[in-house]
Amino acid sequence: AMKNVRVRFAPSPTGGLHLGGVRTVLYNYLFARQHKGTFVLRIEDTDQTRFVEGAEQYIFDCLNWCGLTPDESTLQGGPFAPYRQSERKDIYKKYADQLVKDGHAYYAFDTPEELEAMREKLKASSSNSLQYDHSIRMKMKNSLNLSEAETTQMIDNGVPYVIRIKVEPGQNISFHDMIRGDVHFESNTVDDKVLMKADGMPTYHLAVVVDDYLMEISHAFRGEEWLPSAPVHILLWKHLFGTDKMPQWAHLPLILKPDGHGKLSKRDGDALGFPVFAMNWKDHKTGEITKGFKETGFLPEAFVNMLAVLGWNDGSEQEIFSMDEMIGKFSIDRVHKGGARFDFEKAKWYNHEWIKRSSTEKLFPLVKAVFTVNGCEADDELLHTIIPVIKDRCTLTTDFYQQGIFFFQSPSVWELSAISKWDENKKAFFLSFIDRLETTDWNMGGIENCFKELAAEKGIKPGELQLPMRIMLVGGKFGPAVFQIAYIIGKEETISRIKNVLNQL
RNA sequence: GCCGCGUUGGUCAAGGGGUUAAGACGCCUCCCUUUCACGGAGGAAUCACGGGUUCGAAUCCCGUACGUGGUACCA
Repeated sequence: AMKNVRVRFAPSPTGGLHLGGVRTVLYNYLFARQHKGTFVLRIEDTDQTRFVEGAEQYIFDCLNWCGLTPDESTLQGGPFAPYRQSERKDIYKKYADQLVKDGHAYYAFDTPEELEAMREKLKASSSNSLQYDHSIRMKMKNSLNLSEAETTQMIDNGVPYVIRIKVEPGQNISFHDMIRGDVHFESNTVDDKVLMKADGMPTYHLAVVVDDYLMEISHAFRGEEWLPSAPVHILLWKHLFGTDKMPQWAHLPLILKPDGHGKLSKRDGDALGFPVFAMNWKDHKTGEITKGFKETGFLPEAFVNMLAVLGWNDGSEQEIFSMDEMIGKFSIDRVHKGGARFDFEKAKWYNHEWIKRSSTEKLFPLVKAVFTVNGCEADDELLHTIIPVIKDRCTLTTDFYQQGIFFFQSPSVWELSAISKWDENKKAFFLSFIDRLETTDWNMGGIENCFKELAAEKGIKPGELQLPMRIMLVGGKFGPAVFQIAYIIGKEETISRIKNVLNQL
């Protein structure tokens, strides 16, 4: 039954790829990989008014970064090309005409103004429904009311028209959802959705059904916001291809804003203080850049892990999953029904965990880039040395700079206020310490012994001297063990930094 | 308004008739470390409400409330 699994993600190139979108791709991808199936990426660019230049490439870039590279798409092609809906216009028209011919759809000539007037009228009559449906369609300007001659004449005269599905009232439309079980709708409450727009482009409803059929999609996972229009899709399947060929549906729960009010949307970007896009998104119209998880300092493994677990778990206590583990353990029926609020703190925790688990080799290029962005051309060898030393205290890859910059250059500001109870005695200690350091073997144990022996001689507790030394070397109250820092930056640099601060105290 | 979907600590969640109702994030305390982390040990905090069914309900049923999605020639 699970043979020839084909799943698809069909984004609209209208803006950045947000959390919900990536999670939908992820679940599709995991399912496809698990069943040795195919992951198809199709582009929904039928809305000319909202189409954004560059958005398609951006989607590919995001998916590649996440490790969710599709098997078939506009980029690498595939047996069912084209994968861009704007290039499939003629195909949709054919099926729309078929539906009209079979009496399942009709031409409608109502202008936007007339539609608006209809809704106003319905509102005024305190009707329960404001929809273009069975109860109202015989009062509108469409091929159901007009004679055949009138209809053809209007079309021939170039009067703009749309094709709408004709939903017969009084039926029960139901289907099985892999997450929710059986879902039922009354056809009376389903409206006559537009299938073909006046500009000759299909709407999502027609396109998704036709493409899923033609591309032999076996499982369709999409966001919960599509649930209300599912009956239209079921009807189209019934009329066009028969429901036995219909994909199995799964409507994924929404990702909600942290306060729980509303689904997380693209607009929420910077307003909420955390990214909602996978990668930086530059709005070509306004030039505005919305920050992405990648640029914020997230590892793709952590990003994808965090997303997978927002609405799914394998029933065990495991929280950290590699892509391979997720492929092995994912199951669509363990996906939650309810929406989940996004928690940035938890997202950062995942990233921290992944940084701790990542090898120096893996981290190296990312950390190198962070230093470069901050204007520091870090020495490769030294960078290799310090990554394992500081990675436990980095939550984001961008933290490596602050946590590691002092290895490459002397601090320029010192948190001198942190040095309390400074006196001549302590100053004398450091003066002799730098003298003694000159002849000390340069290893961690040696430096520490020298420090502690001298402290004992001067009668000062070593603990009281460690913080001042840290401030001298690092500039603030952070970083790894002081003696380790001293060892790494070297004898000369250590002495120079101590001298420098001594002069300021 | 109408239709759909949902509801276990602040958040993510396990549990699907009998449990001291797991675990994680966050928060708090302590230990380690005289830095910040990491690590370790503890703590506070939960089954939306009301009715049923049952010996027994977080779990099954019905209502209500609340939330959320849809109600476009957007996807």
